[in-house]
Parts: sequence; structure tokens; C-alpha cells
Amino acid sequence: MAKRPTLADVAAEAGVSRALVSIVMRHAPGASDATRERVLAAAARLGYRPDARARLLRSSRSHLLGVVFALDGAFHAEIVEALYPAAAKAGFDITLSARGPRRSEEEAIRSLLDLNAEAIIVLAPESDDMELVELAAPAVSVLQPQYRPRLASVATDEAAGIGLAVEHLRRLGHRHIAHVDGGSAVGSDARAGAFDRLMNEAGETPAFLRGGSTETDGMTAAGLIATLVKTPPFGHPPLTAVVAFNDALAVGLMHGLREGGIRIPEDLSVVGYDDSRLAALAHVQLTSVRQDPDALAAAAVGAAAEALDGRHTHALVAPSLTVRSSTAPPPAVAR
Amino acid sequence: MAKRPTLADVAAEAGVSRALVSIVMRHAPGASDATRERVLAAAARLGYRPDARARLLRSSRSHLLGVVFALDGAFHAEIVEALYPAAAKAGFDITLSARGPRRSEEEAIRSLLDLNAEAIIVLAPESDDMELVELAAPAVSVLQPQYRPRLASVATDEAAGIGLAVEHLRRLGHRHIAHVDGGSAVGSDARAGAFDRLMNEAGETPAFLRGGSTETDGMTAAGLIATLVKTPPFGHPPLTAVVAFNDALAVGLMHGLREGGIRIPEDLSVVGYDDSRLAALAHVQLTSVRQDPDALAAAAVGAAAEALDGRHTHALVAPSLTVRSSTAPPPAVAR
DNA sequence: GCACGAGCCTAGAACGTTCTAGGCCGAGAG
DNA sequence: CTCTCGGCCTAGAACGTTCTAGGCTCGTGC
Repeated sequence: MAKRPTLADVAAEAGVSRALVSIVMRHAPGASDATRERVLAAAARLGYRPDARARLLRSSRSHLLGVVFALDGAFHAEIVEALYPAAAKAGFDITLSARGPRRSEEEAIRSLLDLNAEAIIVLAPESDDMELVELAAPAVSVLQPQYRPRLASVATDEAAGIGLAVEHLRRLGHRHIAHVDGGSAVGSDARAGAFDRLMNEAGETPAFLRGGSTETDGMTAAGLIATLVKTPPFGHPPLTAVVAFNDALAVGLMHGLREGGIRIPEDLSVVGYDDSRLAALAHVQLTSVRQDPDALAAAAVGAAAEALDGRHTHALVAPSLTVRSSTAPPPAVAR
Repeated sequence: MAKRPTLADVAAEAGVSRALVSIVMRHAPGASDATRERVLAAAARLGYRPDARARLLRSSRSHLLGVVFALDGAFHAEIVEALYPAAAKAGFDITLSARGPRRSEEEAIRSLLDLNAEAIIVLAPESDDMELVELAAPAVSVLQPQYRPRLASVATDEAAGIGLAVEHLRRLGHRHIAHVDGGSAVGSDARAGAFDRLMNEAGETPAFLRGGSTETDGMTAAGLIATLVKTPPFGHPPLTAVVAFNDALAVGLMHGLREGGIRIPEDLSVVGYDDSRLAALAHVQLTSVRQDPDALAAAAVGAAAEALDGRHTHALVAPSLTVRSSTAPPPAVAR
């Protein structure tokens, strides 16, 4: 394990000063093309790699973005993945810190602050830990809009997402669509509210069913829905489509409904939300609202950069719809 | 955003030297209890937090373990989660680096080396990138045994895992068990080999079926299995249980079989491998071999520490079995 | 012939910590 | 009384970078 070469080693090898090597390495102006080449050659010969710690320590700007994510967050993985190129493009490095059942958001944030992250991006912050961040570094809340002073946020446009789902179903010919809400889950109100507004605008009475955020919740809710499909209340037309709060709920729903003898999509169309791995499973094939990880990541990095300049933006990113085979025209298309 | 206080600030506040503050902060010997208390009070008053970068830069040992994981790795999340406490216990910090479709293992490893991680833990290394690590820092390969000089490894004892699955099925009364292998997936041979040995030891002829590592592979394999269950070849008893290479394969299998009119577990018992989130889904409830994330994490940290001292160990961790409702006694228990 | 600016380069300080070497002081041994 | 030793503490160097201030050399304009 030979010692790792430093700036000084490269400088000696190339016969120049350390400062000049530093200039070349940072692609900063102030070196001729000839020496630049010579220094780079020397660096390559020695296998030199700049030491991130020292670099971070000295430069006032660390160019480091801290990212807090949940290991079990359905959609977090995709955003994290998208954050790397987005950050690189903006000249930032990324350092990750996971939260989970055994590691609190606060711990995760603390460790990032210790590394002197310039700004902190928190995916779906769960609590008031954001206060902690506000003290030490500008922060961006992703996926879950929070409005606080000194806090930027980036989220999917829920109204547009629900809108996509409803429009897709209407185009297929559905006229009686219900929303199975997220119960007390965070974000449930935003989606339910969007559904409410959409229905009202179309002059229809919105139909809501109590759901939840887990597969089990979906299986529970399936009973009532099966009834509404098979034997609708007097004077009511049968339900032909539902928009679920999220994919897990939708999957539970589908399973419960099929056990109850309802065919999907022949008897009932189901739309999920998140387009998670769950939705893409070969035996699930759930039509789902897709939040755009690349757009969210780019917006998050952008918001972080803005926040560093003291501007706290609140961005909404447009979702799209991934159509799979859980949706189809209703049993008898009304004319 | 007032400047963050430094050692010097605390020293001034407490009326001592920087070195002494450092001693107190590190809980190092060489300070009286009285001053220790005084310094800590001053630090608390100023809200001092040590700067990890400077600390890392100066101390020869960085006490930093780099962890490379895959964002979509079925089981990685649980191990990462378990690594935090395991590392803390051994006096290490953890820094994460993700790999994924758009970020190669090599990039992930490089960024960790830039931060001067003392040792690198790679979850399920995919390729020869390990050579890269070997140059710069001791490495531990987790989940996927690799035997190279200068490389430690920690993995689940595949033979024991398959053994648990088979024993569970035998106890239920199954006598005709097949293994649906992982095709060309990494690790397939280890599990298939273990099954082979196990069957031979019991004096039975092992039955193998070609599978794969995805749900789709499972759905494909389901056709043949359905035949073996319903109309076994002349002279052969019907198949009553299968052990699948992994959970995804098992889930595809179950779905395909049910579509083919086979009831699970009444007609056929299915055992998966990994005990991933997939297996725990409410509508799946797959009995599965559970790799122990805590034990793997602890072993990985241990191996990293050993590797720092030049000893490269190869540890096997015993798995357990999570019994759910995809397994039951065979249709007619043979006496 | 001289002043000046631009381009290239360097010396040395600085970042916030830890480490090394050593100083001071009081107590106990001789 | 002197010597030594251990406990507490400090000054200053060190880690590997980046930043600041400035130096040298050349070409150009007067």
C-alpha cells in the first residue's frame, strides 16, 4: 500500500510548483497549454487523485450536496440515481446519508452537516427535523411540499398527476370514477383535493373511498368496492374505475377484488400512483402516475443552488402516466 | 448563517489551548475532569461540532468505511441499514456511494477512495472493478463470494440456506422436491450445487428445472412445473414442492402456476430465497430463506477491520427461514 | 528607453483538526 | 535538598489542498 501521491509529488515530477498543479487540476485559468499537458502527464504517471478532504477543507465552497433518503422509500432510489448526474452537471458532488427504522432523519442530517455539505436535500422529510437543517445549511425538501422560511421544496404536481389519471380513464369511456384515498398518509389530502376539484369542474359529484397507504389497506377496501361494482346502490350507476392513492394500495385493491370475483381490467379499471417497482411487476401491470425522477432531481439541485444564493424556490414537476394493463374501457361504454 | 465555531473559538471561550480542546473532544486521556467539564460547557455554549473534513485530513486513520450498494438491490437496503450501528460499534463512520444503471461500480468506488475511506465494503460486486479497490484500499466483498488476493468476503452460507428450505419441506411431508435454478444468474451454481449435494446425501435423485432470476422467468417456468404436478411422467410421482433460486422467480412461478389452475400451497409448496420485500407482500406471503442483515453487516465490518491489519478473511453467515403461507403439507402425505 | 499590462508562474499563508515534543508543577524517593 | 516521575497542559508542526499576493518576462505604445 504505497502512499498516495499528493500535489507536491506531482509538482516535483513535473518540475513546477504545487500551486500550478492545483490550477491545472481545477481547470482554472492561469497555466499555458504546454505546462498544462506536462502536469497532467505527470499526474497520470503517478496515478494522482486529488484528496477530497483537503480540497473540501480549504475551499470555502465545498461543492458538496448532502442527500438524505429512506432505504425503503419506494421512489427514492430512482431519484438518488438521477441526482448524481444532475449534481455533476451543476458542479456539485453528492454524499448520501440513509435514514431508516434504525437511523433517524436527524442522525442522517447531522452526519451530512459534519461533512460540511453546502446544502441538504431531503427526500420526503418526515418531521420537524428540517428545523435542524435550517440552522446550519440551506435545505431542499423533495417529494413532500413543506412551507417554511428558508426551506426550498420540489414536488410533483399532484393535481396534474390525478388529472392525467382521470383523463386517461375518461378517454377510455369511464364515467363513474372513484378515488381511494390515502387515509392519514402524508400527501393524501393533496391528491384527494385534486380529485375533488377535478370532479367539481366537470360538474360531477366526486366519489371518495377510505383507503390507506399499504397493500393491506387495499385488501380491506376491496370489499366495499366489489359491492359498488356488482350491486351499486339504488339509483347509482355501477363504478367502473378507481384511482388509488398509491401503488401499494392499488395492488392490495386488485388482489382483493380479484379474490372477490371482479376481473381487472374487464370489470373495473385501476390506476395507481408512483409507478414504483411494484406497479411494473409482471403479474401486476398496473397503470400508474409516474413522477419524473430526472426532472425532480434536476429541480432539486437547481433549488439547492438557488437556496445557496438565498432564494428559496418551490418547484412543481409535471408527472406522466405509464399505461399498463390494469385499465381498459368500461364493461358497457355509455354513449 | 454565522460562521461555524472552530476548536480555536472553543479554546478561547474556555481559556485553554486548542490541543486541549481536541483532547477533550476525542475523549482522549490527558485532561483533568474539571477542565474537561469546562471545555465541554464552552463547546456546548458555542454549538461547536468538530469538522469531519479537517479531522479526516489530519488523522492518519480516517475511521471511514466506504460502502458501495445498488439502489435496486433487493436486499441491500437492509444491509446498509444494519451497517450503520455495526460500524459505529467498531468506531467507524460510514459513507455511502450508490451504483445503478447510470452510475457504475467503478465511479462509486472512485468517489469513496477520493474521500479516503480506509476500507471499502462492496455489496454484491458485479465485476472486476474490485481490482481497482485492491490497489488503493482493503476491500470486503459482501453477498457474493469472490476469491482474490487482498480481498475479504462475507456471504451467506448457501448450502445452509438451501438446507433449511429442504428440511422445512421434508418436515411438512414432502418427498418430491425440485429446484428451479437461477439460470445464468450469479450465485445460481452455488445454490443449485448445494441442492444437488443435499439430495445425493439423502439418496434421492435431485430434480432440476431451468429458471432464471426474474419474475418473467418464473412465469415461463410455470408451464413445465404445472405439467409435472398434474400429469407426472410415467413412473414418476407428482411433484409437490419447489425451491426457487430467488423470490422474484418464486413470485413469477406462483402467478403462472395459479393461472394454470394449480393451488398454492394446497397442490404445490413454493419456497423463495432472499426474503425480500416481494416475499412479504400481503398477496404473496412467500416462505423464503432469510439472509441475516445484522449478522452480514457485523461480519462485513469485522472483515474490514481485519483487512486493515492485513488479514483477509472469508466469512459465512448462517441464514434462517421465514415461513409464510406458500408452503403446506403435500396433497396426500405419503406414509 | 521606459512604463505598462498581460500571461504565466511561485512562495507562503490559510483551512480546522491531530500529533509530537516538551514545559511546568507537585509529590515521593534517595 | 535534589532527582525523577507522572499528570496536566501548551506551542507549533503537520495533513493536502486552495487562495492571496506578488514576481518575472515579454510585447506594445509612447
